[in-house]
Amino acid sequence: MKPPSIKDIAQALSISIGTVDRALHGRSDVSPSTRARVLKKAEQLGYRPNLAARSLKLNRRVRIGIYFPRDIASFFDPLRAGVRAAASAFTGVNVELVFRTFPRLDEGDLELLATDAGEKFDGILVAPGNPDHIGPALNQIASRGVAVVCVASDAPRSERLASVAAHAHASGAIAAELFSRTIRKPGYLATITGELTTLDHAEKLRGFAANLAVFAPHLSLLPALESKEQPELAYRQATALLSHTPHPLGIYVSTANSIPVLRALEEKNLFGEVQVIATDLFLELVPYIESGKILATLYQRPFAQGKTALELLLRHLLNGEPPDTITRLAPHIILRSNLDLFTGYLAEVDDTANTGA
Amino acid sequence: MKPPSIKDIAQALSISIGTVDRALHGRSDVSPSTRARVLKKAEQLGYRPNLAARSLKLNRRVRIGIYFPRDIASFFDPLRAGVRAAASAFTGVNVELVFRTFPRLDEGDLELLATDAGEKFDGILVAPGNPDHIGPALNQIASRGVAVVCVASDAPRSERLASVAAHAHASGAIAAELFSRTIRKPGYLATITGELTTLDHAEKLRGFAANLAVFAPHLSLLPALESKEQPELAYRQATALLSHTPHPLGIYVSTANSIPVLRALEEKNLFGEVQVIATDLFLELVPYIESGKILATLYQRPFAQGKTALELLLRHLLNGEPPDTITRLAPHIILRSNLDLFTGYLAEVDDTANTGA
DNA sequence: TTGAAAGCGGTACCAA
DNA sequence: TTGGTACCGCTTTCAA
Repeated sequence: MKPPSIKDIAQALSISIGTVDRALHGRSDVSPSTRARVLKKAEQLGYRPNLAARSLKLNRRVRIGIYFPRDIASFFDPLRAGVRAAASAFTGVNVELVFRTFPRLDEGDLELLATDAGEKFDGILVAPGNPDHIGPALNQIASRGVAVVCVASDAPRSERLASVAAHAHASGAIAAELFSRTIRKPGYLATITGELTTLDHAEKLRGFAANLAVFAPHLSLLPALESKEQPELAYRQATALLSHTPHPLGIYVSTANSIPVLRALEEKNLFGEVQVIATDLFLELVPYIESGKILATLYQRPFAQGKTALELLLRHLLNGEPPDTITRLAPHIILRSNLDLFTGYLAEVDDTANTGA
Repeated sequence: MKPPSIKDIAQALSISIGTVDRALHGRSDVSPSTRARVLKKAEQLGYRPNLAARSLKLNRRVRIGIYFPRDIASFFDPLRAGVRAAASAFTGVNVELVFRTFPRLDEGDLELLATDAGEKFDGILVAPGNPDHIGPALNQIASRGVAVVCVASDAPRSERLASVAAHAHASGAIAAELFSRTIRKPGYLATITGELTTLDHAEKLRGFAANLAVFAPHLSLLPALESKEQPELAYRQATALLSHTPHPLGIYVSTANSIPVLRALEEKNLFGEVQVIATDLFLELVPYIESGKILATLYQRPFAQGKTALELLLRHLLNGEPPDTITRLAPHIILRSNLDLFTGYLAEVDDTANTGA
């Protein structure tokens, strides 16, 4: 049967559809009695508003600014693709996406945000580096009435509306558990991260250290190396690290910057001797997983992050839904045996269905 | 700016919107020349049809029958929830869901489908057991013009439009890889499944055996035990299995029917001696993972399966999009360290954002 | 406080 | 082959 419309309600009560609309939305200037009658009848008929009609009439348009870094394109490109996918899935809404790019996390971001102060965005997505640096800027933007959503990492004490990221603590914990089950002899492990001022990076390390202490007391942990996402620096650090005797039994690379580390291992001929857990997935990493040279990579599902973040922002902006403040996606553990399920999407875009939801 | 509408195209060419509509849709009775002019102008203006207006006008309604078993509710209930979620996300479409329940996989399904032969569904979702049994029934339904989508398992040589399931072969392969990295001493492994006539179950076993042979030549494999999803049978089989000396070094339970097996292990006091990999996640399983008594469970993401399946079916029915014939979701590997990310959803519903997409 | 009516963009029907 | 127009359900403005 045809679902009931406001017309049906109006007819049943012999009033006009205008009055029904006002009553349903609790607008001013409706007598309490008719209001009650309308609400009751709507309930009784099982009235559900027709969203197509509503959005056709309202014809909302929304402008969103997206601030992501250029570096680590293997992560941020699929993140952008996820944002686009979410935008096009929103039927009946005119979503304008303005992509802005700064050089790298915690570098050039403030300047770019300042440049764009004149833009009138309804909301922005931003990948924050150091929360202490970017927090005040986000607060200022938020105070202008712009909805701010953090993606990929977080700036917890800022006025951001919400944040979407992979569960960093769990990523670290998983790495620790995998090492603890794989490495039997006593020794030490190393970690290479981006910058510990980035919340996501610090959180991974905390998860790693905490779980290592509990599950693998035979493995000790070196202080984390900060590669600042720079390949050359990571390479030098890894080379220095591997020159020690005895060498570490495992290395956890907690950002996508793993290739230089693997190159260092190759040169020192230490594959097999040193277990590696990497982060994220991109073409150059595939052969290392296929050949068993690395134990696993922890996939942060950038596409899903971008899609989730924009969906949440649009639902807030358009429907007034209060968003979950903190959304943390479960990272996928990619091993040799399930690698194939994820490689198809390196060229493509959508990990929501086939690898994700 | 306001996006261009058919009116803008009509105005620019000094023709009527009716003609524009016909030209855009390649309907009959439009002169090739005007057709070309319209298409060119649409392209030039960047015309995108307003979906809200379209669905308001068309006001489509769609009836979907959903045939799932009652047994293994921990799996099929979230599957149903995912279906409902997908339905309510489709704005501007009146989707009627008719849930039908048969006793268990490959039991009572044919009778139920026959009973419903009079129902006029636009499409159905069905969890197939034995493809040889259900295939002809699905073919018959499909021949009546009903779109048939298989969920959770598949009936590959039937006339189903598409199939959505967890990647069974990868599940088995992952289990094999985890065992191969965890169990060092030589011995044998056992597997308990539902029925090998169910494609999903057989496929898991194939993935398991194939990868075990390659990565763990020190581990041999017993013939699979078929518990037919019956707890008592699984318990008896596990008890018998564990009475042998030497006992198996690991057991892969490839369906949700793992609790009886764990009970048998408990009684034989073999936790720690025998590694276990389970399938799916439900409340009773949580303490076993928390305490480290089982190595991992392979989560088939039922919610995401249901959501994906209905989305795909509706897109086909409403937009005529040719669906991916085969969709295989990547199973989540749940360990002690990432268990928390999934338990929140045992009570709730949506694993798309926080655990999935 | 309420009623009446215009109009959002697209589709489909009838008339020309 | 084309033009003109009613209508889908809702929101909003203007009048009463």
